[in-house]
Amino acid sequence: MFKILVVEDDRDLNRTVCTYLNKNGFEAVGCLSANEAYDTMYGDLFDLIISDIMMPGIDGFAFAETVRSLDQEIPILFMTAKDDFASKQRGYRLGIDDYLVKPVELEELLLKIGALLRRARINSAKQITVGHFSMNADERTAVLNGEEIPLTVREFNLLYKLLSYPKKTFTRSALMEEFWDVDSNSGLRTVDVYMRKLREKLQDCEDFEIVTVHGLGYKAVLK
Amino acid sequence: MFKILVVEDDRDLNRTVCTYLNKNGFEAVGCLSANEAYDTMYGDLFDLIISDIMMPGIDGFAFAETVRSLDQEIPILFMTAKDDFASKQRGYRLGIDDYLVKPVELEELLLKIGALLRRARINSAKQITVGHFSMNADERTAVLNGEEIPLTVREFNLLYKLLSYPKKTFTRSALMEEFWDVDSNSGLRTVDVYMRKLREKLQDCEDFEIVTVHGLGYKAVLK
DNA sequence: TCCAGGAGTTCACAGAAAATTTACAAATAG
DNA sequence: CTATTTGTAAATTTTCTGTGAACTCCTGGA
Repeated sequence: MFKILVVEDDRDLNRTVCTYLNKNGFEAVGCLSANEAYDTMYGDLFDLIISDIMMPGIDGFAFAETVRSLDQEIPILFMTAKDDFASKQRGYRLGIDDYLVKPVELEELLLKIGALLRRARINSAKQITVGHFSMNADERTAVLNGEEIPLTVREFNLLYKLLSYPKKTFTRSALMEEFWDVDSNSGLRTVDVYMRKLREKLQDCEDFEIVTVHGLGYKAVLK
Repeated sequence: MFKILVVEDDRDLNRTVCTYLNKNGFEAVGCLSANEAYDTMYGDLFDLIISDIMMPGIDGFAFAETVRSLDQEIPILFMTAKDDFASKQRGYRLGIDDYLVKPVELEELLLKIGALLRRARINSAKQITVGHFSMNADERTAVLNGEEIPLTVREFNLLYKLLSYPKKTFTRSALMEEFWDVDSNSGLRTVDVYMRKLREKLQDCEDFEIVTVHGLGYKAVLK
């Protein structure tokens, strides 16, 4: 489920957009100001940001600039009444991804969100299939040669991540950061132990393997 | 220099767009039909595609679908007179990235191109290719003539650095500073040993070589 | 509440891989 | 020709990984 942050000081519009997005399979959170958005983002990770420009306090430009400086990747979409070229140019220069002029057609907003999420390469696939092996993120199941392989939560997360980006090398610390609590000071050996468990459970899999990248970490390689 | 393919059957508009893009730092190539575009793409690599929808012969939808099936990454931008929601939806479903309704403001087109190229570049694998040799920083792999060459972390880092700035000479101390711990008191011979190892592993490479700059250091030189 | 069992983590150490040093030969500049 | 720099193989040291086992933590059921 993708999380979308909606920053818009007009309460009605904010609610309208959020409701519409929620009805269409997203998890939308509304904020009425940039400051509120900062707080919200602090406690939660979002996949996309929709922001107004003209808002009391910090405006959309400053907000986008700050967000971009912290995160190069997250798609930012301006939704504003300002239809002048200078504003558009300023927005795009700050690194926004799209610019919608109010009144916004919600259906079109949905299309643009879809395109941006796809382009941002956020993994939307709930199902990963590699030869005779497949994983389903909703059901949290892994099936090899028609037989289900029981995986614990951590095992599932790790394998799912590796297979989402086959060939890409992940460092231990990157994996730890993603799947372990920040303050959990688990030793770096922990990841190794999980890789070992996965390899053991996947020893009959002939479609891919978990490869050690000496000095760095691990990657999944399709055979 | 980014290459942009413009597929538009209206000769005047095609020329206008291409000329404008060329004036603004791009290398634009115009095609009057999808078939012509296929031929053009066959012989050249493009960074972005701008396409009309209504064209004689193969239309923009079919064209986009074919392109997407061959290349998941290249940004595709529709530039069309069709302003109905169904067409937009169909386009986005095929995997296009943006949809501009004619008449198109060229300045705005430029902004959108910039945003799409930036986004595509963020996601593009950090890859270096020199003739029949290539390195991929995400995968940490080096491939020569279709065969993977195993490189250790240090070897990879050094070679990647040299090839990132071909012809530029790197002193031993500069390389040491970048890839070794500050407090690592490795002898100066160390770099030499790595260069030798790289040369050995790359002895079949006919596209570049590691050259000693006597009294200074090393550099990669394309043949 | 206590217990059982699974999940998660830590640890130690052998074996593997990589990094570094060393010593000397070869090449180069002046 | 000499002083300096570089190439190279081999020896040595360091670091990293695989692995089994022990330990801790959590959760659900009796």
